[in-house]
Amino acid sequence: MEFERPRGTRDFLFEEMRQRKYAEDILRNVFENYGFGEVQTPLFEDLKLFTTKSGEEIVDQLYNFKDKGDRDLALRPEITAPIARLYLNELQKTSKPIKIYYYGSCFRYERPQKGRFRQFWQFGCELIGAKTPEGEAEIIAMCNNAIEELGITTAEFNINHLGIIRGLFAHFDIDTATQREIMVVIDKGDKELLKESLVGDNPIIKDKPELNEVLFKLMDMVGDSSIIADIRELVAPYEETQEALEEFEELVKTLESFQVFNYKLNLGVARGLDYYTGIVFEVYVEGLGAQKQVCGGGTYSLVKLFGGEDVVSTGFALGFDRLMNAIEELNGKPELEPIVSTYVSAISDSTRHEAFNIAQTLRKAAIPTEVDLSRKKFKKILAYANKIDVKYTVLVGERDLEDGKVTVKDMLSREQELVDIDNVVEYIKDKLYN
RNA sequence: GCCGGGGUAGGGUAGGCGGUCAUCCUACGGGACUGUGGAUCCUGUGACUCGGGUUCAAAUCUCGGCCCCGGCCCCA
Repeated sequence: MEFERPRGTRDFLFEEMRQRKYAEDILRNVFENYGFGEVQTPLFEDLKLFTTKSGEEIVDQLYNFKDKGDRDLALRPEITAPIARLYLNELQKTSKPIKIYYYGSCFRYERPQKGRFRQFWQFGCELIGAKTPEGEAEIIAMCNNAIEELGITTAEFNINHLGIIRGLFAHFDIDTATQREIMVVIDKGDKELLKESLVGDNPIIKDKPELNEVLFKLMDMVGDSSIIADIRELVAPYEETQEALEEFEELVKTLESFQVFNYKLNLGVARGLDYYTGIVFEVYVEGLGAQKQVCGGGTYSLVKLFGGEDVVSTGFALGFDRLMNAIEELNGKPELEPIVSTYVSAISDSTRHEAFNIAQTLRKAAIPTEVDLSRKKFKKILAYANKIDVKYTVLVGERDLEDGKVTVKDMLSREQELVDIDNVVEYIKDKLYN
């Protein structure tokens, strides 16, 4: 074999493509059901768009290149930044809130493993200009709804409000570098490491044992809405946390009104980056190996970061490939009905053109039809029809044609009938739909 | 970037202490077979991931690359 696929990429064949398309349709329906409209942005953007959002370090994790005009470009590693750019370019004066969704592939230069590829697909949305708990609740509700519709029953929603921890940092006057360092540790979700970093022998923050103590207790808070009371008790002395806490509580209340019950509050969800301002959430599905996170989202001020006015948006991105993994893991590969139901073939050379005619007539009547294109000998016709799993085979032969008839064979019952050539469509339609 | 396991016809595989024409299934082509054997039988095409090394001799041992699978790191 001369050429191989580039590393970390995949070819999707007929069956898999149909399954992906099926899932894609479900997601589109859900998103549109909530009033979101689809947009599409370019596969590549200015490199700067992504480095501004995520820092210079990401350059070695993405596909970037110079074009012939010496522009620094990059294949998009995610679609949130392009959406913010699109908003700035086209939608600033549109009435809020704006509801956008997208589906497309992204590219990252990373080591492939289960659920991680160099070209992968994201399905996501942005709700721009509705910074209310109900905006956030609707986003989470839609996400939950979408995952349910796909038949994934084991998804686990983890929600946090970063305002609480940010409030603590503000109260204790912690600089951004240190904040970031702490957030990274929290994000890892490693209890031992966290303990070591906060209350161990050599903590990241040295002179604030009170803060360390509070942080450590806070990170342990995972559970249903009842933990709000515990959080309140813990952070009551720190005024800077109160507004966020109220928002968080309001979100929880609103979630229930949006009929979402399937979630955990988890103060350990960090999603490191600075531009997240409010709630953040992640969705996990166990059994997907190391890459079990199928969705990440939150509320952020990305537009401001790109130089626009401060418009808050809430959004999430579903890892489409991981969702497909989850579906297969849970339900196996779904059996898909063959699309083509009818096979038309001439038995003799002289009737070939009549066979084409019949095939076209069937197709125009919306009966998916295949017609013999390889001049198969008779004995191969039925073998082929059987293999492509059609329900009916129309045999066009000289003898029958003399009486204006063709033979229609029911492949399942193996019975066959002579049918007037003008009645073939009706005959098959009748059998297919009745 | 790091660690482990892999790579044999289109797909799935056997062989693996070096040594006959590299096994079997399936798929594909042809035939037995001119309108009813969707079967069966016969037959054909088709592969040792690439490169170096050891050796009289390498699919087999060895080193390196590439790719796949899983994990670490990272995860916007």
